[in-house]
Amino acid sequence: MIKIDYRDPRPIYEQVVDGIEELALRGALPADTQIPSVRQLAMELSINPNTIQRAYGELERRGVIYAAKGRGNFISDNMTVLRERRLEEIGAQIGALAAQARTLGADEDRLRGWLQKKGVDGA
Amino acid sequence: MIKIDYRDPRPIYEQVVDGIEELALRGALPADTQIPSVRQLAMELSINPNTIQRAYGELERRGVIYAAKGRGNFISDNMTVLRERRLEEIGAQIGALAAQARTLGADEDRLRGWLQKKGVDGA
Amino acid sequence: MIKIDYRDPRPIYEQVVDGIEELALRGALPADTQIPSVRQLAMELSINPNTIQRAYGELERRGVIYAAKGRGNFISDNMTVLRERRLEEIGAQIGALAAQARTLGADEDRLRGWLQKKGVDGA
Amino acid sequence: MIKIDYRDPRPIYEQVVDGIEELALRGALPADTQIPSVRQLAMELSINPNTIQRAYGELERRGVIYAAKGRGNFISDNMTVLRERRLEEIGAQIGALAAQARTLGADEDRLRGWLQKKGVDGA
DNA sequence: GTGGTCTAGACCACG
DNA sequence: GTGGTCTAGACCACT
Repeated sequence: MIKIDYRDPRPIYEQVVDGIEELALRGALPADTQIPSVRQLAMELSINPNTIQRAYGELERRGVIYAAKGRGNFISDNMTVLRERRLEEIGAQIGALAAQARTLGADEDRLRGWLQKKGVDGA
Repeated sequence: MIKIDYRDPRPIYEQVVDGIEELALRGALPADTQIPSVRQLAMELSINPNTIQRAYGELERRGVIYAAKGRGNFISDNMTVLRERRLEEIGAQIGALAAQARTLGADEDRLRGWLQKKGVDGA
Repeated sequence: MIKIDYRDPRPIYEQVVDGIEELALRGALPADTQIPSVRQLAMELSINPNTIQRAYGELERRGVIYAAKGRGNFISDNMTVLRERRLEEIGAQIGALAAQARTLGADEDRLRGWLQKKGVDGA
Repeated sequence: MIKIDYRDPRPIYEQVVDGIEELALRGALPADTQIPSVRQLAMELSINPNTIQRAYGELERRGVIYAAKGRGNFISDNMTVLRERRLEEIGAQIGALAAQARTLGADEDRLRGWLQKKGVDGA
């Protein structure tokens, strides 16, 4: 389902959160899809169940998944809203970076060029 | 000189580093300008001198300033190189964010629009 | 694991950095090997944990180790690159010393002889 | 006579010591040559006289110069011995570096090649 | 338990 | 006065 990288400086629970959120945001996991149970995912990833528990808690808080007691965890059905929210967030970040670049002397052409550039890693 | 925001999740020493680096990168502090002494800046910001010391150490490692025992800390004269390096970095980040936005369905017009948007905070 | 020499003019944290870096460079500590925790090594060497923390921070910055909160510190897997970089550095130092020796009148035979000599301490 | 570089991490008095010692070692300043007075050199270099005083003290301790009270400071006449001592020192350093390089896998050819290489800075 | 940040206070070397 | 190192002890986040 997802991969965790122990060299990644991000805490493990955050890698889990980001991984599942991304799958949900880009539609790879449709609404009401059941995701692995805490124990099962913990086994798969060889991780402490507490860590998965924490990740699922955060995902629920964000509205990405919902928990049905005794039945499991499922992808939320309002991903469209969350996706739009995420896009706004990305937009704000790009805007801030662009402003900073201008301060350092980058011109508009260079900025536009970056939109096509494939970055090394995410921000 | 700079401000510390205690609600900012970044550690204090990092806020100091970023603050001074930005001033140097955009030329507000010319080469060989002396910056406040460790103790003085610690007083101004009501921060422990060790924290400032750590920030200055990091700035020296990055080549933003150079230190001379008994004399003080000064802005480096290779800010042009560092500025270009920073721009490359920003470019990569924008590229990554743009790619992610496309995955979520944003079209080119929207991406270009973000370049003008003023973001809430940096990334 | 390593030893501290209080008569060594180098600061303690630097001795720790050099000691561990050397072990990693010559392959005595393979990639992904876990190294002693900050507190544990501090106990072993009878040194303040903050000093070890600083050394580990420097090692991480150099790419010799990577740290994961709550799990520990581990040897990086790019030691091959770092080893080559270190060799280049040694080469430059030897070149500079050789040039200086020539200025003082040493001939080529003498220089070549030094390559076999076992020095008292490092440079 | 000599130059001091404020960006150099070495303390100023050490730059003065090294500078004069080098001139004496390679014969640029013959035996019994008078060197500038403390005050005069301090003026020339725009440096605190105390700093020059300290440098001269160190040079005298090393046997590079001798002070004649009321008459000034002069280059020692045993530079031949000091030069030989310095060469031994360089030899030991090269030997140590070579040994370290071998540990990291450098072969003899590479080591010999470094003797010709011009290093970026001194060691 | 782990690493990471911060404070407080001391001591040293340099100018 | 300056920067730099070290100790002691506290608190936080992560597993």
